[in-house]
Amino acid sequence: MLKDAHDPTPRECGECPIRHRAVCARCDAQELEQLDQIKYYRSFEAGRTLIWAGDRMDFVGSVVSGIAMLTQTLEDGRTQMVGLLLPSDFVGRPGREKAAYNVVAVSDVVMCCFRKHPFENMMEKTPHIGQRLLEMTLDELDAAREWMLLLGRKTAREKIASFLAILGRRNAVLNMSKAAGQVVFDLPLTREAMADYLGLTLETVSRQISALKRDQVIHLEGKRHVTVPDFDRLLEEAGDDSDGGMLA
Amino acid sequence: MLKDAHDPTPRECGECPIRHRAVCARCDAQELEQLDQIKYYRSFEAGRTLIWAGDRMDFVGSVVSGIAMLTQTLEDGRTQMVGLLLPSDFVGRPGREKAAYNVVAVSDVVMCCFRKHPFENMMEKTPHIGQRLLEMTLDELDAAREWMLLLGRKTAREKIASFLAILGRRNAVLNMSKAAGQVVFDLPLTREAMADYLGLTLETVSRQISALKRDQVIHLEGKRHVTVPDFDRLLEEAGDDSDGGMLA
DNA sequence: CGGTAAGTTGAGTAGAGTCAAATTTGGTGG
DNA sequence: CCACCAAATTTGACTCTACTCAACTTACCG
Repeated sequence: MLKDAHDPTPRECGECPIRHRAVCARCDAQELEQLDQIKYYRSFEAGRTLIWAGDRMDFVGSVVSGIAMLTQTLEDGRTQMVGLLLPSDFVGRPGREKAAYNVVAVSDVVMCCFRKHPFENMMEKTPHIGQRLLEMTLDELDAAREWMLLLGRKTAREKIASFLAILGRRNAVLNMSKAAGQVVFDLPLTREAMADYLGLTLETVSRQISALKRDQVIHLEGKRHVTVPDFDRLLEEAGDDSDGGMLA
Repeated sequence: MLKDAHDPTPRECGECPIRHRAVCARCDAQELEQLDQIKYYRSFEAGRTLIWAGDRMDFVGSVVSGIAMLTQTLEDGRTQMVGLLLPSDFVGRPGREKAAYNVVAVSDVVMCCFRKHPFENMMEKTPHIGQRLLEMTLDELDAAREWMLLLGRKTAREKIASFLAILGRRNAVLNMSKAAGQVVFDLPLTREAMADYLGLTLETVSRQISALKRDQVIHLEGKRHVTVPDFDRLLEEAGDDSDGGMLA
């Protein structure tokens, strides 16, 4: 089982798929060159824990490909996901010694890591990095607050519908289609991971997915492939306050 | 009822009580002078809504004194608090047109407001502001994630204990005593606001406070004044994973 | 001293959790 | 290609925590 994940695919920053969305997005050629000096790639296979809460962190970095989750755990094992990391998302906190959360690879993951101290030094001198990181952190904070509303006040059915709506909306953005009529995507998470995301048990997740299927809000092929025939219907089920997220 | 709250107490930045903790913390004398050009004070009385979600925002700012809360609401009125703003906390998001959350004064509040466009321009040229805002935003994100664990996975009793522990810890920091043996403080929120903070109903909040009182975990004088005879006992009740918050 | 808002307590209910069993699926080795 | 295994998922039966609705108490303000 310990076979190494392969193909770390070190690249030139210029060809990096997350070049324009990651923490380096605002950097100019010269700054990228500096980053290049302190960066290295690491790969992890699905299921592997990249970082344990409390571990010393000697790097920060960006997810280049794959999906990872941030989790927190109570003493008795109850687990709550507190972040879902997609390509270009940032991992770690400059200035912090020890990891605050577990980071677990959901799929195979490639990370672009920066040695922490050089990165911190560079942040001091290179406003572009801090500016972009601020932007990204504010976005994450907004996402976290939306998530808090879900965790604190939504029913199980609404939680599932909301999660599906998030995935559908993201997928629509990637396809540059607007999420309106039919939307199709794959669930990136197991039922258990969805439960940890939503603050439910995996049984409840399963039951509510079945209920949404029974009520024709979604169709399933296999366990993971979802078709939403009417996205507005799904949004109603999600219970959100109309609009669907203002960003401006 | 519409009497204006009084004493906006405009001040010199040099004498400002939040000078060293707010978004201006890293600014030098010359930068403070610039900020002074674009700032003004506003006061709000307890209970007043400072900002409605969706409103156009022409300012950002800092809480100078008092307490405010950020809330989100579902169509049917279910409300979740997503931020509790104490003196020095920042309100608003540079670059955003419309407010994303309701901001409600819990007590009488004084805010130091900066006109948005000049502030944004200044951020471009003055790294100190963005740097400090990044630090503060990362802190808020950590707090939000702790909060997500509470909302998603803790029992009602644990939620109450956790909230009391947060208040007790903050109080200990202010008194520069370490939160260990006996801790005393006042609840800043009504039962209803606590419920919105914790994702509970106000009846459940009341019942669980009564239960903690019955079990001698806390003592109450009046409805608001709390004595925690044994802080470690309270932390056990909060169910947290030992330590109690690493920052480094 | 009354009136109102805040808080407490009680009784009954419902939604999500727990424990357990059945089913499906994807991968493996023959 | 097929049988088999382990993991993921679904479903059922039952329980229990927190919610709802309602009555009552307390504290505060004019």
